[in-house]
Amino acid sequence: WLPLGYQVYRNVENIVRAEMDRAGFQEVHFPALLPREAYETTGRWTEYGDNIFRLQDRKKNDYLLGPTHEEMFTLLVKGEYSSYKDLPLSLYQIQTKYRDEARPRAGILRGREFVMKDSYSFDVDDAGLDASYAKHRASYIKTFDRLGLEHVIVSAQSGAMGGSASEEFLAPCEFGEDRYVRCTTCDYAANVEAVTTLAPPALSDDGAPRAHVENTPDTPTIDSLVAHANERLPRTDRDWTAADTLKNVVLSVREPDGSAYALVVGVPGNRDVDMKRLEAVLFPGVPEAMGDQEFATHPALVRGYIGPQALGESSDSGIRFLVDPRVVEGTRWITGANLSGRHVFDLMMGRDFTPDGVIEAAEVLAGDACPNCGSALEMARGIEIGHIFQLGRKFATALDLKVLDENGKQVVVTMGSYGIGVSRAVAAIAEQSYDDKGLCWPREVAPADVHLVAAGKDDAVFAAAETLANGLVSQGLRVILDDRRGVSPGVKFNDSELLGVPTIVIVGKGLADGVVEVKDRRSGDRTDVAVADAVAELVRLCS
RNA sequence: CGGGGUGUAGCGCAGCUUGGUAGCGCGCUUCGUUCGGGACGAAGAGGUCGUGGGUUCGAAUCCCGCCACCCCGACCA
Repeated sequence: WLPLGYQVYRNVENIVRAEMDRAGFQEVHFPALLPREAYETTGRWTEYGDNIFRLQDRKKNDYLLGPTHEEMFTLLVKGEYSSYKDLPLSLYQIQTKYRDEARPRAGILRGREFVMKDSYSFDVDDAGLDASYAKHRASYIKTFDRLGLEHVIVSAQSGAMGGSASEEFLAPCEFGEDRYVRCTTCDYAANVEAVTTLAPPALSDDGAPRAHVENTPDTPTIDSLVAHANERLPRTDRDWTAADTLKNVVLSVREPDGSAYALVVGVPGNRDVDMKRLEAVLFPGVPEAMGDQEFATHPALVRGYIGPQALGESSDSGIRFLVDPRVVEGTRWITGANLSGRHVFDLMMGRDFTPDGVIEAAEVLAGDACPNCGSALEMARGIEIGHIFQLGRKFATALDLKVLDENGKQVVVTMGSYGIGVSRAVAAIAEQSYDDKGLCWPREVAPADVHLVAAGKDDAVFAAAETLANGLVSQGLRVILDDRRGVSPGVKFNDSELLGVPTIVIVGKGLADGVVEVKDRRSGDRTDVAVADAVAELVRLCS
C-alpha cells in the first residue's frame, strides 16, 4: 500500500469499524498465527484443504495462518460466557487473513493475504440467530452505502462454512468474478451457484410412443446428433433441437476421506454442466471429469453414446445417475443407446428410466425462469464484497460451546458468521467509480477532501495556495497541495484528475480577480469562488 | 493442478527467427527558454539481458534445468 492508497484503505476500514460499533458489536483482535488444535477439532484442518497456509515452529508443532476465525471466536465465547443472559452477542475483528488461493489475481482484488472484517454472532435459539443475522444484514447495507458501493444481495451457497442461510453482497462490475442472476420483475437475485431451477410439471404418458433405437452413426456430439436427427428422422411439427436431447456427463467425485465414486449427470443437451454449481452442490466432494483410464474400467459406458438405461445405483453398472430438475416424469428424450453409433428416441423419464435423484448442475442461462415468479432472469457479474452465513450449531457442537438457559439446562449456542472484504472493497470502489480521466473516489473514502493546484509561476500564486491550504487544514479538511514549481499547469490538472480527489481547487490566473476555481471531479462542473469566501465555501462543500 | 504467455535501464517495450559494438519511448540529472490542459533545445546519468548449467573462438540470441510474474479454467472476502 502506497501513501494515498493506504489512506483510502484506512478510510474504508474506519467506516466499516464505525458501522460495526454503531450496530452494537464489539471489536476484538486475534493473532493470525494459530495453533492447529481447534481447527483439527472442527475438521477444517483437513476439510479446508490446500487453501490453508500451514507451518511449523522450531519444536515442529503445527500452526496455520488463519483463513477465517470461527473456531477461535467460538472458543473465546466458551471461555468467557456461560449464561443465556450474556446473549445475544456479536463480536468482530478487522484482520489480515491468509488463504493459499489456487489462483490469486488482479492485485488487491484477490490476494493470498487480504484484510477482512469478520464478525460472529452467538444466540441461544434460532429466532435469536435470525435476529442477529438480520441486524448484520442491515448493518452491511448501511456500510456499503456509506462506502459509495452499489451492491446487490444474492442468495448464495454456504460452501466450506456449512450452515443453512447464506447471502452474498456483490458489487456489480463487468470484471467481477461472480456471476449472478436477477429477476426482471420480482426481487429474486442469486449467485448462479445457488439458482434453483423451476421444474416443469410432470407429463402424463398417455399415448406416448414407445422408445425406439435408431442408427445414428458418427454422432458423438450433441450438434452432430441434432443435425442427423433432422435429416434422417425429421419431426412433422418442428425441428429437433439440442434441448430434445439428454446429455450424460461422466464425472469422478473425490470425497474428503480420499475415496472416489463415479457419477453421471444428465442435463438437457442445450446446456453444459456448470462446474461451479456442481462443486457447490457436491461439497465437500470434489468433482472432476473422469479420466480415460478410469473411464475404461466402466464397460457400461460407451463414449459418446451413454444412455440412462445402463445407469443408476440399481442397474447392473451401479453408477450413480442424477438428472437436471427439468428432466421430469413423462418427458421424452433422445439419448445414447449404450451402443456405438446408436441413439434411442422417445426414452421416457419414469417409464423407461429412473435416475437416483435430481441435481442442480446445468449452466444457468439468461432468460431462464425465475424460481419465484417465472419471469425471465437476467445475468450479470459482480465482485463479492460481503458474505453472511447462518452457521447454526456446527462449530458450537464441535467445540462444545453451551450456555445455561432460563431453565438451568445446557443448550448449544447457535452462531452466524459475517465477512466484509475490506482491502477488496477498495478495489471494488475503484472499479465502480473511475472514468476516462482516472480515479474518482467517493468523498467518504477519498485520500483527501481537496486537491489544491497552484497553477502559475508567480510567487503570489504559491503563497495564496499555501494560505488557502492552511486555512482548510485548520478547519479540519484533508488537503493535497500541488506546489511543484516548474511543472506546467496541464501536468498538474491531469494529475489531479488521475488521483480522483472529489474537489479540485485551482489557484492561478483567477487570483488577479480575487477568485479561485472550484471543480467537481466527478461532474467536471467549475465555479469561481472569491478568495475571501473560499475556506467557508469548501468546508460547506466537503461536509 | 490443467492450458497459454512473459522476464532486456525506474516504467513501457524492440532486439532473439539468421550468435559478433545492448537500443527506442517515457521518466530522471544539469543549464537555458517556456508556464491554464500531459512544453522545447542542448548536454548527461542509468542495464550481472530472471537464474544455474551446456554448446561455441564468441550467447540477450541456440540447448537443458530452475525461479518469478501475468492471463484463462476449478477455489474464495
